[in-house]
Amino acid sequence: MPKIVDKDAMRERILDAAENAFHRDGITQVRMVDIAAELSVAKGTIYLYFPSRAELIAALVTRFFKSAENPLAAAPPAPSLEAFQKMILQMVTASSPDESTLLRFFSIFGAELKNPDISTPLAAYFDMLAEALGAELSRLAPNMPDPTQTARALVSVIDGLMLHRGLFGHNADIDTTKRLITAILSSP
Amino acid sequence: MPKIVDKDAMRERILDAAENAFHRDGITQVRMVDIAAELSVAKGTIYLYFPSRAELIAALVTRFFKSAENPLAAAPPAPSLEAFQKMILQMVTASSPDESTLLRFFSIFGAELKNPDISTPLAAYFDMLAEALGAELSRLAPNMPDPTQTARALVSVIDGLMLHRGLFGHNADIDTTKRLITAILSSP
DNA sequence: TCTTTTAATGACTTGACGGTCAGAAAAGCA
DNA sequence: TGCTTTTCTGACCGTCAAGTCATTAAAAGA
Repeated sequence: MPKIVDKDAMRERILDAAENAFHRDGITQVRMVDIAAELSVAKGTIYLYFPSRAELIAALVTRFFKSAENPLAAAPPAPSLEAFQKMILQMVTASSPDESTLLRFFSIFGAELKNPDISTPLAAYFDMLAEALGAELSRLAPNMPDPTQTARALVSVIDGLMLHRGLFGHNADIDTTKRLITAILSSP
Repeated sequence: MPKIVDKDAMRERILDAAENAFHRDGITQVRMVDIAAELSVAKGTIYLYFPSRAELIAALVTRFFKSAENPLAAAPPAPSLEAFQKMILQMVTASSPDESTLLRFFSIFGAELKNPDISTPLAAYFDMLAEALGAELSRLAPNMPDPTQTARALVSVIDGLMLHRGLFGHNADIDTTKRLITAILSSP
């Protein structure tokens, strides 16, 4: 007899709305009413699903890193160093800045980077990426001096390229980026 | 006969206090009273020097980029590509994370990256850096395919390395970083 | 259709913070 | 020491957004 809604789905919809609004207008500019409006519901509804703004934001952080699984795992292992280079290049240039999870994350949580709740999972995410890259590197370029270190540095480099691409709309043309990545990934 | 204070010096002291507080506690956490307390003055005093919180922040942004002049201009022009590589390496690894102007900037204004008041001068700063790097590159490595593009990409790369170094205390060891930079800066 | 239970609403409350300003204090000259 | 001008102070005000809750709406079985 009662009205029933899918609570989990509604939570997700609220998180989606919040994420969009934060990304579009900046986390400090977005009020609870704005998130509600984004969903065409009343403010009170938000509070049926999240006890406070802070907890909503915490849930958003959690979700970010749950979804941010290893993008390398999805793709089939690269058959050669050349193919691997190409894949990295894709990673940097393929996604339009607005789709970039990382940029989205920065634009929302940039100011909270000193907050361990934010920086710890972020650091873990980059380490995970580096580990996966390092394993591929060892396999594909056995002569590479220090694959673990190289992979971690490569992650920093990729992040820098993506960030600038996203933030400043700067598109180092594909050729240049390719040349850079090739240079880095070629055994000395 | 009147009490006289150095207005400009006081403005600087207020900006210093604000910058420290923002850096330490996060810009959203810091209230006007907190900035005043940092200086052991009353809140009203701040308003004798800045008409509003927004203008204080704007002044801080301006100051950031006034002080962040071209770090390349300071150093004498590199006599060789090798020397240039060494200088870039210094740039990435020398300053301790906490002294890094750029990291300080990010930790304060990270969330405001979508705000043109913030992103415009930041983009201009990176472009200025890229231009300077590009000029040096053209001079030192005439064979380099597209020095302008390469320089801009190099700036992204350097920023990525510095950011990760600062944010995650990750120190790609000097050798690895050196190898990366050498690889990028060697004509193909 | 009526009834019951859950879900949604939005006017209202509360507290916090930016900004003001009348009065107090400080400085320095006569 | 008094006098004048500048500077500082902090209680107060207004606004605005988070969070509450009495009331209304929606769903669906009897």
